Parts: sequence; structure tokens; C-alpha cells
Amino acid sequence: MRADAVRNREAVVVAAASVLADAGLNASVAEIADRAGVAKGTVFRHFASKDDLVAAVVAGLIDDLAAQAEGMLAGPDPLQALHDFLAAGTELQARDQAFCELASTAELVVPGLAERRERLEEVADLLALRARESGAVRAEISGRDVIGLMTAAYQGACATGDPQRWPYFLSLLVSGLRHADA
Amino acid sequence: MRADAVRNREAVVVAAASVLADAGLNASVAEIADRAGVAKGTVFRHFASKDDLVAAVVAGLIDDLAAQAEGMLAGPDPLQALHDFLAAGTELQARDQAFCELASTAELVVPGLAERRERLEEVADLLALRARESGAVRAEISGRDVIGLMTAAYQGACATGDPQRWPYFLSLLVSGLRHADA
DNA sequence: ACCTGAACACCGTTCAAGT
DNA sequence: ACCTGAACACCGTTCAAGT
Repeated sequence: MRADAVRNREAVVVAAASVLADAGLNASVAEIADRAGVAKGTVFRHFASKDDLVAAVVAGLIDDLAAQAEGMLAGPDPLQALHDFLAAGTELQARDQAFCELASTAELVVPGLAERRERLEEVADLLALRARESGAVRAEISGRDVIGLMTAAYQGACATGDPQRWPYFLSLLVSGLRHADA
Repeated sequence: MRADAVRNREAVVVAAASVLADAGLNASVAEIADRAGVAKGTVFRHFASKDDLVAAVVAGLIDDLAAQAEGMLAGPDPLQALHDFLAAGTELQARDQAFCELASTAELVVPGLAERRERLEEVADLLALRARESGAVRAEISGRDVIGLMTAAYQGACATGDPQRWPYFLSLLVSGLRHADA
């Protein structure tokens, strides 16, 4: 790969990460190209579609979150670890609009993100299992459900008009996990 | 207003209600016009913008929900009434894609929906107050928060890939309301 | 090889021409 | 008055022409 191509590809990814975080999934390719200092066509030379570019950016975010989660598995307090993971995932939604929009979509509009999500679900599964075995959580809950809880907390807060209040919704959900009857 | 105009306007609203429920907010005006049997231009003769048409359709949905909620205020069990209202709102999201998308947006993209939402919040406020006064709910919760809970339940279920599981997320949230520590 | 910008299809919106 | 469809601006995507 030619040196300018490497540079351009990287510039596109960096620009896309920033623009997508701010403006979400319908940020225009034109704006990303502008910010990267390349022509629109160059974006499509490196990524087959806008969705592919989005996938490349968001895959990095999911991987970071999964890595964080693996670190939490070693913590002494299983309930705290689960709570920390939920908080990290919810806060990521608050920080990144594109991730936020993807997190609340059932079908992954964006291909190539499915495996990343599976890895995340597996770690979440372990966190949930430990919390249940410790007795702190009574509700039956899968790793997939844990991901759902992150989205629930953030979207709930958004719907009140004050996204910053997500910790309140998260604490409600965690109370629910602890005391759920059945 | 001429007779054909009345007929066309109604046809547009009916078509829009159906198309928006199925395809959500980015259903095209062309498809709505087709289904209504009119030209695209006719849609814009009756509604200044696509957003205005969306508002007209969704306002009806919100009003229906608010009316249901007012009926529930008279019920004997305050916790049950709150739960029923939450279930009705969540189920509406499951049934109507456009309502669902609007419910998880902080800023009402669509103008003219703010007052409708306020009326809904007021009824929700009363339902929340009664549930708290009855002692069944410990968490402090406003009418606005109640709306947020509907969105939280449905979006959480969506994020697991199985929207039909919203009752599980709703029951977690209601458990949280009952037992929240603080 | 890779980059560029003109070109195309799609969609919301406008408006001149019809009835 | 109201309806229609051609026209415009915007955006994702393609590709012929340049280096």
C-alpha cells in the first residue's frame, strides 16, 4: 500500500470517529471526507460503503469496552463489577452518538459488527453469572440481557430530555436485578 | 374546503399512519402518497412538511394513550394502574415504529408534539404520585420519568434482539421502583 | 496504485401549469 | 381551490480521467 494511501485511510478513520461520535449515523460522508482532507471518492476506495466505515470505527469502541469488562472480572465484588460494566457501557452511549444509535437497534444494520458484539456478550455473561452466584442478583439474566440493560438505562434517560440522568435509570434497573421476584 | 381535498387529506393521514407504523420515520413521502393514491405534491399541500404529517399522526397516538391513562387513574390498585400504563405505552412502541423512534428522542424532532407530551406527563405524574402514596413504590419518580421507563423497557428489549421480551425489562424496572434504596 | 470530481439514483420540497 | 408532475438541492455511491 502506498504511503499516501495509508495516511489517507487513517485520516478518514480518525475523522469518521470524531464526526460519527458527534453527529451520529447520518453524518454525511461529505463531512467526513472534508474533515479528513480527501475527496468523497477516496472514502469509498478504502471502505466499500458508509456502513463499512461505521463498522470499522464502532468495532474499536466495542473492543475497548470488552477489554474493560475483562478487567472487571477480576474484581472482588461481583455486584460492583456488574454495575461498573453497565456504567461503562451506558457512559459510552452518552459519549458517542453513533454507538448509542447502534446500541438500540436490534438488527445490526451494520454488518461485521456481529462477532464483536458476541465477544462483548460473552464477557457480560460471566459478569452476570458471578453476580448471580454471589447471591447479590436474584433475577435470571444473560449476557445479552446485560447489554440490553445498558441501552435501557441510557434511552430511558434520553426520553426524559436529560441524558445525563442515566445513572438514576441504571440504579433503578440494578435494584430490579437484586430484588426481582422470580 | 372542497370535497376532494377533504377526501385526499384523510387518505394521506390514513396512509401515513399505516406506513409510518410499519417503516418508521424514514418511510418516504413518495410511498405515503402512492398508498394514498395522490401525487407527492398533494401531501405537501395539506402538510407543510413531512414532520408536520408525522406530528399529526403521532399526536393521535399520544392522545389515545393519555385517554387510556386517565381511565386508569380510577382503578383500585395504584401500583397496578402504574404498571398498566407503562405496559400500554411500551406496547404502543412495539406496535408503531414511528412512535417508538420518537419516544427515544430527547428533543422532539417533530414540532407541535410538545404539548401532547406534556398532557401525557401530567397524567403520568398523577399515576406515579398515587403509587408512591400507597407505599408500593419507594423510588422518587416524576411523570417525565414514567415516560422514560416506557422507553427504557422497550429499547432494552430491542437491544437484546427480541423486542417481544419487553415485559421482562418492564418488570425489572417496576421491581426497581418498588425497592430502590433512596 | 491511488486520488479526484463529475455523474447517477434517491428523497424532501417547491412551483408552474393544468383542471 | 386544488391537483399534478417536472425541477431542485442533498446525499450515498460509481467511475472515467488524471497523476
